[in-house]
Amino acid sequence: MVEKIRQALLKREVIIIIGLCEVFYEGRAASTLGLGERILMIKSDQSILIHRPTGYEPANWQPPNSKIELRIEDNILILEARRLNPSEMLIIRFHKIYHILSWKLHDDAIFSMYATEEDMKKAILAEPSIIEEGFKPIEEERKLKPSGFIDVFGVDSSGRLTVVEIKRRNATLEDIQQLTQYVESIEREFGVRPRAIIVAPGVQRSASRVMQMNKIEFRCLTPKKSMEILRKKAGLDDYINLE
Amino acid sequence: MVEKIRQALLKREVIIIIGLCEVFYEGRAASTLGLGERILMIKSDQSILIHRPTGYEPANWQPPNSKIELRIEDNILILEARRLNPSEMLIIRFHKIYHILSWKLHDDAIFSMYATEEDMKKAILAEPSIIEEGFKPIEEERKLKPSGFIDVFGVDSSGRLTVVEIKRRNATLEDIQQLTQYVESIEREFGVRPRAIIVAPGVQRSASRVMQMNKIEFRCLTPKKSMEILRKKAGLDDYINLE
DNA sequence: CCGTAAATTTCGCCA
DNA sequence: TGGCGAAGTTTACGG
Repeated sequence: MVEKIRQALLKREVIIIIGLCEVFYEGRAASTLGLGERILMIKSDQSILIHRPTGYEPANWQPPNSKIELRIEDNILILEARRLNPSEMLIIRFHKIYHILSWKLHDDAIFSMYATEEDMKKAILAEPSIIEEGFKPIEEERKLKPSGFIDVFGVDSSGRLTVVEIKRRNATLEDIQQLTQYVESIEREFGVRPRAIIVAPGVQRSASRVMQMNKIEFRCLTPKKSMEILRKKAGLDDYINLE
Repeated sequence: MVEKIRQALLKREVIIIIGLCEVFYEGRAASTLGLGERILMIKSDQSILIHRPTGYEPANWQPPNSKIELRIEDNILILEARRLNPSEMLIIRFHKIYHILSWKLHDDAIFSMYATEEDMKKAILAEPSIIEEGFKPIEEERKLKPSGFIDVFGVDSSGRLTVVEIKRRNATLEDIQQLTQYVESIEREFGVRPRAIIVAPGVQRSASRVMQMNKIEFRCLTPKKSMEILRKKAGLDDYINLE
């Protein structure tokens, strides 16, 4: 059995073992997991996942490129996976094995993600009136002095500098404090205090108080709405191209 | 085949399907993933993971308690998983299936994690001289006015208030700015500026500059070292108990 | 390789 | 249920 698993590892097959095991980890942190029935997955890049019967996250894991050793002691299959930088070790001890299977998998498909924060920014650049009538974007990803980036930097209809921060989820107090830092950085650089606008689906209560204090404005925009705007724009562009 | 999977779902078995599939997701975001060979895992809580042959993270997933529907169309096994709050839909289309297996898994074991930030705090409370000779902790998890918690709040040997912030990884600029907020909150509350100490394995370069400006001090402590301190203390307690 | 910020972050705690 | 913060976060993208 051990030899069969070693062969599968060499062939870079994905290996799945279902059985009764205990798990020990030591590295960035340390953990123990007593005996229980779980699924072990070893992927072609030697990353390892141990999944319990419920939940999104693996109970334990090892990132890609771990060095895997196998042996049997007292009828227990022991798998040790080590890696460096940081130094980490994962030990799995299978007391019972119900299933083992391995398969060479090919997957070169493209994964495309939409409705990200990046898409929200594209929507604002394509349709700046989302922010405000007369808003003109000047720059995106503007680098700031001590640290950080402004998502969209522009001017409003009266020519006043405007800092726009985008979040795909409700804005938190931390987000507002970050935006406030950006405002101060721009004030240091230009000598005038810019307007600050947070664009997000909503604002958390604690954040909303500090927003009023710091005169930070809010524009509601969801990832989904952003996609609709981009789709409309693309459709329009198609129409224009056909003319 | 569909009926067999449905039975496994009803019995709350963990189901694994290996095959050639394409994946569509729409909900908080949206994504598409073209045809490729992957592993589908359906857990007993109806959470779903689609793993590509490499990498720690699943390409797509659905959290626990999704509603799963199965059907076959044109020789393609279609799995649709929906959930509400937030509304999300995952569609997986298997064009080829290489393996299906399901198993009822039992796992009530206790998972114990060590060398967390919490353990670092315990080490400081058990051995306050880590911070400084004469340091006395007064309070842990002290709630602050606008928002936030002080990890450890205490006084130094000269009776000066001291704010301690703990990080299990190198302290970032953001961590320092957070700690600065805490200092200002305490200054507002007590009328005196407290000392501020960041306890972490190290400090990032950008953070170190701002630390000097804001007179924030640094004490080196790693998660591992914290565990040694706790173990030594526990050992000592055992010894004392035996006396 | 470090630093920065996003993520369908997830997860746990607590009001 | 929502806010808040840690996480062995991971991942992608810079310099």
